[in-house]
Parts: sequence; structure tokens; C-alpha cells
Amino acid sequence: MSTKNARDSQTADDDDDGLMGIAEMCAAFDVSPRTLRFYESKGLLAPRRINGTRVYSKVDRQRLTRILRAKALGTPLSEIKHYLDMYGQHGEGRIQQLTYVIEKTNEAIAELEAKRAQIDVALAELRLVNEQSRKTLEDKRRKN
Amino acid sequence: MSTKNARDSQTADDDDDGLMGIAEMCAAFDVSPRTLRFYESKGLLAPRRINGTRVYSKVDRQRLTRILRAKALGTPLSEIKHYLDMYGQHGEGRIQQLTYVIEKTNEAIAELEAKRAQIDVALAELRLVNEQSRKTLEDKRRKN
DNA sequence: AGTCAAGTTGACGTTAACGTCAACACATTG
DNA sequence: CAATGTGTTGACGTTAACGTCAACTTGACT
Repeated sequence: MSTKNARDSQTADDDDDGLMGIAEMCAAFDVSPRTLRFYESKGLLAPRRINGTRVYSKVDRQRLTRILRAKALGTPLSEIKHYLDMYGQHGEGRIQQLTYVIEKTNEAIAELEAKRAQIDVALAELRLVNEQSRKTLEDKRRKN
Repeated sequence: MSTKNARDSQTADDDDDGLMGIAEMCAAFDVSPRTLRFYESKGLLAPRRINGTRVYSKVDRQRLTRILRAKALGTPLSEIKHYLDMYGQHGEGRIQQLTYVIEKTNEAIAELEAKRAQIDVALAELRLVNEQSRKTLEDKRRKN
């Protein structure tokens, strides 16, 4: 026998190598096919093709995860493209490449830390409003 | 004499009450006039009008500050509109209003905390890449 | 063989967030 | 008083990020 037990013949359910069609991807990440194709057209994704049909690997899913994460933070796709390039190959490459990656990651880290600071400010403000409203409400309840 | 010393007659420089024209606002916040007018058309800003001309107060600047902050975090203007409403009047209002504000601020806080978590994940990844690249570079330098 | 679901590529439509441009008001300044 | 600068309102153009639709292929099933 091979590394795992046999296939159930009918349901292509989940494959041990973790390859997915576009439909499964859409379900898993809650995005539309159009979105995946669009990201691909923008060079953010590059799934393998089997007879024309897109086949997504685990690596592709990692990339998509990062894409969606960055998008949720308000990063435009054009920037996300560069952002993704940092995760390429940081085990090899020449010194040029390495220093470049280090530089870029430093920049990205700085930007994210800045955003986090902004969030903290907004959070502080909101918590203040929230607390004050709570107190005012308490007082009103007490008087009643 | 009044509360502060006299005006220099010529330069309308900065007024003690902190009122600004649109040009000063643009300079101060690094946005275009079009942007300010656009935000106004969307109901995000509502500066006073003096003879048709927009005059921005300190409160208007506070609002703009929050708008830009939220925008930097990827929030669409439509949501920012609701977001701003929370800062209205949390010292009075009926119980209905107060509970509503408390609810909304809680939601907003939760969303911001979620975003912060996302940022932390991204930061962790980037720092890992950064460190690994540094080490690889170190090794290469040592061998050289 | 026929058909059906699922995939593919254009091509065009849409919404958000402005940029750009034209036409006008108004106040100051040479 | 004519010119210049600064403001205002439409109106249209633009880019990003998809949605929607049409026309085809292709593999699977009856």
C-alpha cells in the first residue's frame, strides 16, 4: 500500500497532496472564481494548469491567505504583489537578493507597525467613548 | 485687552479660534480640495459657510483626522460615516441612543482588534523572513 | 451520441474615491 | 478697472477591484 489508505473511488473529497480546483478554493476562502482569476491576471497567483483547468496547491493557498490578509488591512493589490515577493526564496540567492529582501521586509514591518499604532489610537478613542456612555447610562439608571 | 494680544493686521496667519480655509486644511492634512469637498458631499464633513466659502473649525479637523486614520486602515468611506457618528454626543441622549452607541463602539472595537491580530500575524511572518535572511547573509559573509 | 455541470476566456458594467476641467463669483491689487 | 488669485459648483474622466454575461471546451454520466 502507499502512504495512505485507498481512495473511495467516487468522492474526490480531499486529496492527500492538497490540490484543489477553483470551486473548492472559492468555498475554502469565500471568494468568487472571478476574484481568483482576477488575482491571477494580476500576477498574484499562478496555479498549475492541468489541461487548461486551474489547480491550486498548498503554496497557492498560502499566497492567497496572505493576499486576503493584506487586503483586509487596506493594502492595494499592486502593493500586495511586491509584498508577496518577499516570501520567495530567503534560503538562497546572492547577497544582492538577500540585502534587498532584508530591506523590503524592514520597510513592510515599519509600515505595519505604523498601522498598528493607528489602530491603537482609534481603539483608545473608542474605548473612551464606550466607557463614558456606559457611565452616563449607569447614572441614568440610578436616577430612575 | 481681550484674551490674547493684538492681530498683526496683515497676515491672517493663524487665528486664535483655529478657523481655517480650505487651502490651509489641504496643506495641514496633505489632501486636495477635491477630497475635502468630496468628503463633504458624502456627509463626512460639514464645515461652516461664510459667504459660501468653507470654514473649518477645530471639530472639523478632529473629524478629518479620524477619517484619514480610518481610511489608512482600509475602511471605506461609507463605513467611516457611521464610525464618526459614534463620537457625537455621549454625554446626553436618551437611553436608546446610549445603548446604541455602546453597541456600535463595541462592534467597532472588536473589528479593530481583529485587524490588529491580522497585523500581528503578518508582522510575525515578516520578522521571520527578515531574521532568516539576515542569518543566511551572515553565513555567506562568514564563508567569504 | 446527447446532455449537463464545471471550467475557460474575453468583453462590458459597476462602485468607490477621487482627478481634471470648465464656467462662474468675489475680493484684492497694481 | 482690468487682471489675478482663490473659492464654488457641476460634469466628465480614471483607476482599482471586482460582478455579470456570452460563447466555447471538456470531462463525466445516461
